[in-house]
Amino acid sequence: MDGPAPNIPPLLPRALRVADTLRERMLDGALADGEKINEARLAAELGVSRTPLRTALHALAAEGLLDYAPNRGFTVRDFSAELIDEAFEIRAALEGLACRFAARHGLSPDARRAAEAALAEGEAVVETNRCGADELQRYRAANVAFHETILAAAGNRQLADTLRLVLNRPGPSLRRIVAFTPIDIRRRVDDHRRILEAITTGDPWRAELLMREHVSGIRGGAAKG
Amino acid sequence: MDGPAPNIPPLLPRALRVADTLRERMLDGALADGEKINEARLAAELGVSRTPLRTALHALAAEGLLDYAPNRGFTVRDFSAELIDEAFEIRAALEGLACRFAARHGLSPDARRAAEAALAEGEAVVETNRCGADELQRYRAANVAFHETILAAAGNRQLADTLRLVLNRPGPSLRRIVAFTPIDIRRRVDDHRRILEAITTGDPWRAELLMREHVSGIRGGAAKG
DNA sequence: TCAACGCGCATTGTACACAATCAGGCCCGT
DNA sequence: ACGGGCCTGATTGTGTACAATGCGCGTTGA
Repeated sequence: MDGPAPNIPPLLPRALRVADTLRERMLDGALADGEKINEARLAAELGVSRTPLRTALHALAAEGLLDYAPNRGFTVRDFSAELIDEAFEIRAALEGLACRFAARHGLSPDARRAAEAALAEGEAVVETNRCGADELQRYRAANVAFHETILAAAGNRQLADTLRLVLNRPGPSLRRIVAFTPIDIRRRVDDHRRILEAITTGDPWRAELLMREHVSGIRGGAAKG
Repeated sequence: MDGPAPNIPPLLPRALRVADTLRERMLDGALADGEKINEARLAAELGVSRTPLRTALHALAAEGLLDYAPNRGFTVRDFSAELIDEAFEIRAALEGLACRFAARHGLSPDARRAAEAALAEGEAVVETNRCGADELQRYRAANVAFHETILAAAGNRQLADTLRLVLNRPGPSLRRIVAFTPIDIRRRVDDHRRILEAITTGDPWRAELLMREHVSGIRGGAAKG
């Protein structure tokens, strides 16, 4: 019953909502890797016709989340463990670049305030020396805020778009936290502080290097040598 | 079974052909920056209905070539000079990464042969010491072959996809040659040689660094003083 | 038995018609 | 005269019907 009584005036096109829904499902793993997509069935399940669904599917394929074979339909792309490692390296390279740009341009007062706030929140979590669901949730929010702030400060929309595509992949998604112990979180927050320092002191290459190490370390530190 | 029969027997879906056509037009500059797209008119011009056209448009928007505003249609994205510089830095970072992967995995015999062939062709062009349309054309082909070979050798489809998105942008497209003098070409080919050497000797980080410098130099060296 | 051909069903691709939404101009009230 | 609301033409979004393609299975002939 979403039609007759719309409480949201601008009512986004169905195609966009469908695309978001499908992205969610892929991140949650509700769509199995390699699964073939039946347009008619999925459309019925989502309560829309095939038209907006196909629009969303083609868009997701262009983003790299689905595989598309002409006249043969879409399949959910496979993101196995080693692919995820590689995705983290891509993310590391791009975020490092963003960091360098941010350091080059310098942070606006607002951006600086936002970054410091995110950092402070992270350090507050570290202070608790605990690592329950609540702390993870807080750290996650702070982490997202920190990275988003730097990305925005880079002032490069192409880079932002490219990075967002990578972040939307199941593997390196910001929503997944790989940290589990207080020590992990402490180290991450420490990284953040040094990164912010490199940016504010105007050291682009050091900022890039630190960010690359930071992101690589999220996944790669424990997994391989 | 049938001899040299093409492996593309049936007509590709119109949506794909339309997407390719539009990409071409954007690279050729036939679609002005910021131009608003009228679906009905463009569909008529291309001789297809609005359905496959819209599919293509949404895909291109997901690739970052078009801007899309809900209920307000598509506009050709603006790629001005400074944006192109930034795009080259993104390309440099990604190709550097590809180079590192290629060096880490090592080159297959086929890949190595392809890379050497591309390099030799480039050096042959340098030997002519001329820089006419014909030489540029040959160098361009060799350049594309070299970069594609390394990208393939990286063995990372996500990286390949991401990079291809960047390469499809008007600025850093491989089809544009920024080199104009024989000296430029000589230096580029020299870069290629050192890059290939770093890869074959298994020096991933040096390979990455060289490739980054190489790609950055393509734009930075010629355009700016 | 087995391979190749051909038919039929399931699924994808396209066109068109209609509903929803937006932009611009007109009218009206103040 | 000016600002705000409504109406209208134009454009975008969606549903549905139909055409085109691919896949699987049964048949047929050696």
